[in-house]
Amino acid sequence: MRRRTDKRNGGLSRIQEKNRKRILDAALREFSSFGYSGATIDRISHAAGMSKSNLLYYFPSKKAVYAAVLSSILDAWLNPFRMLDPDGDPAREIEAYVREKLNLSAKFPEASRLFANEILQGAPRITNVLEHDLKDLVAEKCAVIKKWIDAGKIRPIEPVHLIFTIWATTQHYADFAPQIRAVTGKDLNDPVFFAETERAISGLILTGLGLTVPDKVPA
Amino acid sequence: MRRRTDKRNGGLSRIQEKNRKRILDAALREFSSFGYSGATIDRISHAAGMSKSNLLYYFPSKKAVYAAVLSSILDAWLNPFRMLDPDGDPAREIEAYVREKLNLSAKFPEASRLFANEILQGAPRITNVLEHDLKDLVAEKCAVIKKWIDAGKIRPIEPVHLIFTIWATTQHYADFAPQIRAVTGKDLNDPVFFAETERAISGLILTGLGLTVPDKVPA
DNA sequence: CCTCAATTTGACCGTTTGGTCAGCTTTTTG
DNA sequence: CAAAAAGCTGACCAAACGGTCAAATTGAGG
Repeated sequence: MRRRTDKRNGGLSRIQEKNRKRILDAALREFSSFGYSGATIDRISHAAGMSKSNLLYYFPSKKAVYAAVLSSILDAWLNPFRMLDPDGDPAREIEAYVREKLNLSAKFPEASRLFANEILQGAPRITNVLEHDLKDLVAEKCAVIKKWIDAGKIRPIEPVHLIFTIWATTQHYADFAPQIRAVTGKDLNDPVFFAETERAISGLILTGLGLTVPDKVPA
Repeated sequence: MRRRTDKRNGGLSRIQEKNRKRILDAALREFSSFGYSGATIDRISHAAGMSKSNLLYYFPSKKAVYAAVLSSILDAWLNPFRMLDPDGDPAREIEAYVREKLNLSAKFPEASRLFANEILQGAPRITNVLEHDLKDLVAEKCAVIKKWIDAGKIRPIEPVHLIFTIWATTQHYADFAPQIRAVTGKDLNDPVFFAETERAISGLILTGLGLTVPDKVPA
């Protein structure tokens, strides 16, 4: 027989695993909609289909729930950036990165908004991550971009600003979706609008770097 | 003698004028730091140098304070966009707009964060403004950009995405300042970093539009 | 100085919210 | 099946917060 606290599954029983996941799902929606202060563990618990007391059986406090949600999305958020390949073709690499980042904005807008909210409030809970993991990662990728510049493959630009520009533009379509909807009547869920957006951003950035947009399917 | 409630000054006495301003200043800092839900009228009143009761003598509710702050910054926020001149040189117009927008991010980051916060929460209080005033304004400026494209002055791009890109990149440096500080150790208050940022963004966008960066002082 | 309106405050109230606890129910296990 | 552990809940508590009110203080005009 499998024990409840079997070390497989990270020491969690099936019930624990299921309920923690439901809580984190509901908490992500709640925190991203109302911010940390505006969110209530009562609403989160009911959205997760349980009582407030039961939620506090799984997490010791509201802060703990928030921290768990935040850390659960941080990795996914940075992963596509890690995949930027130094040996790849700059145009293809950057285009792929923009598309992947825009894809995240379309599919996980709540995560994007939660992240934005955290930074807007001064990023009190993830300063360590930003100042170490992220800083190192950015430094590494800046070196890649600098290599491309030195090799004459792209126009000169301060690499860190290129990175910020890609982050800013792609995340903007998730974080400012209400404004974009008010102005255009559309959002990234619309496939046509998504394609149009991706073309515009990639086109502007690639052209701005002196590159041409690569064909979809290389010969 | 001047009456206290003289119609000059918008029907406000000197004391009222002074205190309302102090409240709005404090409220902007508070709301931009903690969001609407996280802010407390008690902290706002003390930051403004008065009791909570007295703040509520000037504004009937927390909502009213927030609405007043929001409307006080909306105009200033959109003004530089209005100044985009259809008859000007595209390169100069766009460069000037980017610089002005970046300037706002540097000088009034709290306003930028408050605005971002409002939209993140779904923009419940300014949907009307966005769907009418902003939408019309964007449509007007899109026409300008389209004219430039049709005249062959800039490369083709869906105008609305060019606008979004400029907003996203410039506001990013205010809204995500903690992240940028964590990675670079600098922010827009540093004149060197400001100039570097402006050069990078303008350069990327102008080049992306097939333009060259204009000289500072035209002959 | 006196009067009256404007201004200011501390005490107070009802609600919301994060969190605790004793005990009930379900599941696991010997 | 029986006992123990895990899972779950409603009742409850204390703190924080938005807002009210009566009373005190201040300032302007005669």
